[in-house]
Amino acid sequence: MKLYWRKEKVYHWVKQCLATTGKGPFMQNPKIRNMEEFAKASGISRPTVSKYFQDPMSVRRSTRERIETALRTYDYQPNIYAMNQNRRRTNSIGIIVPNLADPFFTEIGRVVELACIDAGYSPIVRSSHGKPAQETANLEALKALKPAGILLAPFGRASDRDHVRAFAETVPMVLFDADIEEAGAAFVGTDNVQSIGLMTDYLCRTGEPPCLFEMRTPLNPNANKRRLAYLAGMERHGHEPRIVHAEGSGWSIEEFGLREGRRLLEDGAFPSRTILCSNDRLAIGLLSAAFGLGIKVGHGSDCELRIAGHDDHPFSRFTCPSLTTIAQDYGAIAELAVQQIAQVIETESMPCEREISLFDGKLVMRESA
Amino acid sequence: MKLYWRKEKVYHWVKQCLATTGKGPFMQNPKIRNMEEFAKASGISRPTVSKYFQDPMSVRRSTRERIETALRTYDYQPNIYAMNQNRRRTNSIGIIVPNLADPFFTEIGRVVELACIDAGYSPIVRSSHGKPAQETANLEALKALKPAGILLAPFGRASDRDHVRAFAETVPMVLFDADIEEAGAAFVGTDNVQSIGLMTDYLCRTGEPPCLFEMRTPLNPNANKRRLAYLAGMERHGHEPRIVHAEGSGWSIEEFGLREGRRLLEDGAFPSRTILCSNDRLAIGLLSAAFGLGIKVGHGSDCELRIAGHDDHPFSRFTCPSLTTIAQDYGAIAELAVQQIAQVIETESMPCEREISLFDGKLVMRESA
DNA sequence: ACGAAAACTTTGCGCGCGGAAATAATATTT
DNA sequence: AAATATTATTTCCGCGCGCAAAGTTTTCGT
Repeated sequence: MKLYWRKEKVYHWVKQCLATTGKGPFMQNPKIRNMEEFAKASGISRPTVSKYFQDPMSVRRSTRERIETALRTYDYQPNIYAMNQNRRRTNSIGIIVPNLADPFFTEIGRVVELACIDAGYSPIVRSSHGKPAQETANLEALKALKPAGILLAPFGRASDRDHVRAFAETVPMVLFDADIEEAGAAFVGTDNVQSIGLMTDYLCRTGEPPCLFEMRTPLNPNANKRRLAYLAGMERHGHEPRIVHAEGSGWSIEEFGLREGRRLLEDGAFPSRTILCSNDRLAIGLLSAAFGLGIKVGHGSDCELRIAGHDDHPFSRFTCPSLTTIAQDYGAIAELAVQQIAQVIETESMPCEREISLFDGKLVMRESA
Repeated sequence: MKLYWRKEKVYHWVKQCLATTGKGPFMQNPKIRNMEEFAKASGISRPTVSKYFQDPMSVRRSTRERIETALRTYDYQPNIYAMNQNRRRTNSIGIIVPNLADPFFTEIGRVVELACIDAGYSPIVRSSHGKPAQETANLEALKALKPAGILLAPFGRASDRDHVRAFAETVPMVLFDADIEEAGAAFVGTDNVQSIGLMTDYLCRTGEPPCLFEMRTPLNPNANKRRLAYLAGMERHGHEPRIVHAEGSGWSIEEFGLREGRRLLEDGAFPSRTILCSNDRLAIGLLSAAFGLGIKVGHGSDCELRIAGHDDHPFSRFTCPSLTTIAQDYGAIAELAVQQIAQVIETESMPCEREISLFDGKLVMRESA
């Protein structure tokens, strides 16, 4: 691997440091070192300034304006470490998702993060990088930051469930996306029974009843719920349910969908020409396999195969053909999860009953089914 | 939107809290409140314990073992806020990427994060969510955390360049992926001249010389370098360069590739049947457009169009057909970026000269070209 | 076994803020 | 205008740790 080194202009860090002391590029006024000095400069007592920074609306309007005027002049911000050391509780909420490399979790993580900010908290997002052990490590690392609460999207089956349950006794916690029974104050997610039921209905009404394509050993507990929902849906329509498994373990879901899909298609092993995939990533791989084998996928009369997914993956709009799928209501899930953790934090008490809230998924009809 | 509420078992937060005081689920020993108490419990003086936590190898082996034995018994961890308040510098490195929703940045962000951990720092990853203003906000927010250094993948053209430059005078900073001239101590990235040159060579040798498909107003400065590299490459081969622009602004790159690609394909507006896309996301959209129009893409003799990308997007393996592209050396970039920021941090001085390090891209031959 | 070097202990200050209590000033009500 | 309620000030302590200096013990080399 070739490596180029180019040199540019010369300048010195230490010099710059000295030069910016006192009069830096950001301010034209004498440096404020702490709240004491800022209070003096703004003509307000330190405890009142402290009060302002905890909640600007807790001080009188005239006081607030004087502080904010000084703030514009002096560019002071309280030392976050001193604050967090002394406050009853920090203002931060930990957000843990199984794998930020999965666009589904990137998206829901982002929405949850924004919901936290809207609610006045400081979100700290951590990815478990696909490794259940990292989930435990993330919880422990977060403990050191003494967050006011934790929003956890757990692996589920692969999580250290007892650790999560015990941890939830220590810090307010709300689960989302995937549930662990009796862990934390609440769970918020999508109603897989409804969403898969909806998709099953749609597929049964518009053509051959679907078979289900899923991982043999799914990491996610939602996969199990989806299977049950598929079975129920097929029974409701009086059709024989048929399940096809993809082998493989890990997070290369598309890879498994491609490899196993190709094998199964070549062998004619799919018992139906309509395939409902347990999630979009699997469907993306399967679409790729079908394309490679020259199999025309779609809902048209000239098509040999129908493929549907679940989750409305960011790329499902650009697959070939575009993927018919179920869209989860990220926004509603995030908002309610934050609302519930906020309630636990602010009342300093768990709700009397652990609440499970499930939102409906929406059918997104595209080309593939 | 329907919403289900289910109720589960009843238990009380406050009770649990009281119950875990003293003897919780995590420890069987009396609670340690601070380093003083832990020092007493381990039979070592507090300053030595403090020294241990700053660098375990800085104390004698026997001392280390006594502390670690106590550590296993008492489950103590130093207050991170008190530490960060009093240490000369924190142990954290801020990592800012333009958009974690873009799998390219998710991936490089993850690799940089891991490289930081390997180097003994605590990474803090922030996404600018596709908004240049958020980049500035992230820098300011990070300032409050007093990081030892910052690794910034800037927007580039859209960044507040002067703010970044001024900021880099305040905190050690190394740029990666995209450069801003004379900002920070160093830049590490991919050599677009080499990588696009490589791709241009490949395409010219194996068929019709490519035209370039790019955004009219690219957010990323790398796009400009790639255009220049394309022009140089075509000139080298004695071919007339031809550039086709996609309209649109924002981060829905695939969407623009699909929409504009469809329009251009329908109009027969591409001046070559080989199309080099400025990046994979654009290529993904264009592939989708070609598929929709029934245009066969690939390097085979029966194909009407060849399409190539750049970046080896996680999904480029699963497009239809799979995408021929350039893979960047994430690992090398991340490692060197961390190494350089570590040097600035540890020597407390900028290198005499701003270093620009560029790694080669690798050609990934797949089906599309 | 001796001296020097290294590691540890003791002591004490300081960081920048939160929080509490008593007091003083200002707003609002009647 | 006086009485009350609200808000701000003054004063003080505490949080949990880093850091430094001086003194003591342990380790290591010869």
